[in-house]
Amino acid sequence: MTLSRALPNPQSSMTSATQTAYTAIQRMIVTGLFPPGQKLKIETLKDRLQVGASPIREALSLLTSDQLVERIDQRGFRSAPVSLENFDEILRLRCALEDMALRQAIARSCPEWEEALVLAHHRLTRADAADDTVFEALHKAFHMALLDNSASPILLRYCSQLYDLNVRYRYLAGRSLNYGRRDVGREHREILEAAVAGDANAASARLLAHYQKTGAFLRDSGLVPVTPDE
Amino acid sequence: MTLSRALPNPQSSMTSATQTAYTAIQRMIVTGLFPPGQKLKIETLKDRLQVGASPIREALSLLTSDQLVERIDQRGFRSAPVSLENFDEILRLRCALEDMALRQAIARSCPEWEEALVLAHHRLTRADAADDTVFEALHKAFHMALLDNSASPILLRYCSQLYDLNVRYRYLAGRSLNYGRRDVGREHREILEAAVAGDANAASARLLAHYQKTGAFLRDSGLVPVTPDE
DNA sequence: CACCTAATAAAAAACGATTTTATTGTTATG
DNA sequence: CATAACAATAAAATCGTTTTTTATTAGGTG
Repeated sequence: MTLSRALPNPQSSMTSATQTAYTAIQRMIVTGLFPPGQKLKIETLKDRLQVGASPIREALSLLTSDQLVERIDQRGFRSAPVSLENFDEILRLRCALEDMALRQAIARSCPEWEEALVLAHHRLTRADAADDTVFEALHKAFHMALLDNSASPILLRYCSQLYDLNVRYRYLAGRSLNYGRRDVGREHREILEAAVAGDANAASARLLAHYQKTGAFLRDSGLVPVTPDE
Repeated sequence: MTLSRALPNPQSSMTSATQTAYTAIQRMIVTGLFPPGQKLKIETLKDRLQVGASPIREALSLLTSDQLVERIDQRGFRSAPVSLENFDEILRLRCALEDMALRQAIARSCPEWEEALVLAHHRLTRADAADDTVFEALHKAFHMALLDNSASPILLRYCSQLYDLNVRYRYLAGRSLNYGRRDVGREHREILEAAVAGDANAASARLLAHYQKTGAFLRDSGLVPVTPDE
């Protein structure tokens, strides 16, 4: 047990500064703390996150690939713009790709996967809806668990990216409307049941309906509000 | 006309070092110069490409998102591994996504697109098959032109990524077999004709057959040969 | 003789400083 | 008075160096 260095870096052990920056900035953009089009100055982020310029830059590069950040030639980075077209494309792609992944997952169904699925769903139902951060994490965990068995890493990566892009629109539309009239819990349960039962058509239909319902919700209630330049 | 600075940096004006590094490394991996699993040392690349460590690092981060580079925790970067499963997934996804994009493109068909398509095809037929670099560029240009009209930037990005991943396997299998028995030129022409005619079913069927034929070719002739550790 | 441990070497990651590029505000000029 | 050139400022991009981590090798011990 080496007892060298007392407390050199702020972020806990075994986490790179790049990882820290990536996670932090990703969250700030997804949750709308950095609104669309917002200039992301290196120095500001540097001070805010207490890391050097290199990790910030690297994190921003990665987020560019995730479509959450836009890089402009020699003019730095900014939070990616939003638009109705973009929202629609994300919804369309998500439906197509998750349909694919879910069917593959069900086709390869096995006890381990079913158990993981049930577990993820249980945790979601137990989640405290008030605690935003953990609820969102568990919600994503459940949806990704549905697809995990597809054995298609690239496809899963795309689904994960699109999921996050969609969550961003949810935040932009305001946190309120999600927990309104709809019985989202029931929708999740019915998707789970179809998936575990091995009924690919039903599971896929329910999943897509789930997404499209949310999509319609967002479209109605003032999407793409203010788009400040700075 | 400012006549300050004689010749400070190697890369021509108006091109960032990051861009230079990204393009160079991407080519080296796709063409197989860096075999799968190859360690990509920052310092080596730094010396080779004549740029600092930061741009290299940034380029490698971007290539990680493109699935061409693998980042290992605190152990640096390496050229992404290859496998039969990976190859099959790329082929499957490519077929699904390009089918989608092509149908969208044809549904939105317009004279400008048709003209751009004919042009891209013409250039491909005129290309010197001996000059690898330009031929590959024109080949990709034609295939992307087919999809360009889909008005789905995210989908196009995915298709472009998957295209490059597939080209990598072509190079790994050896440049020889591509120009063997098959009449690839005819296949391209027939895809073009169906697309311009607005026949989505025929165009898609021909495009997918084109890809699957290439896929079978590669699968047969010794895919995934040596995978050196360094 | 094999295995564990400590010292050394190598590489990755991060930082701070420097250079280059864009932007803004000001002044001169048509 | 408007426009264009210039200067000053701010930020991005890049570089060289330092720090931290991992890999390697030599030495000691059961």
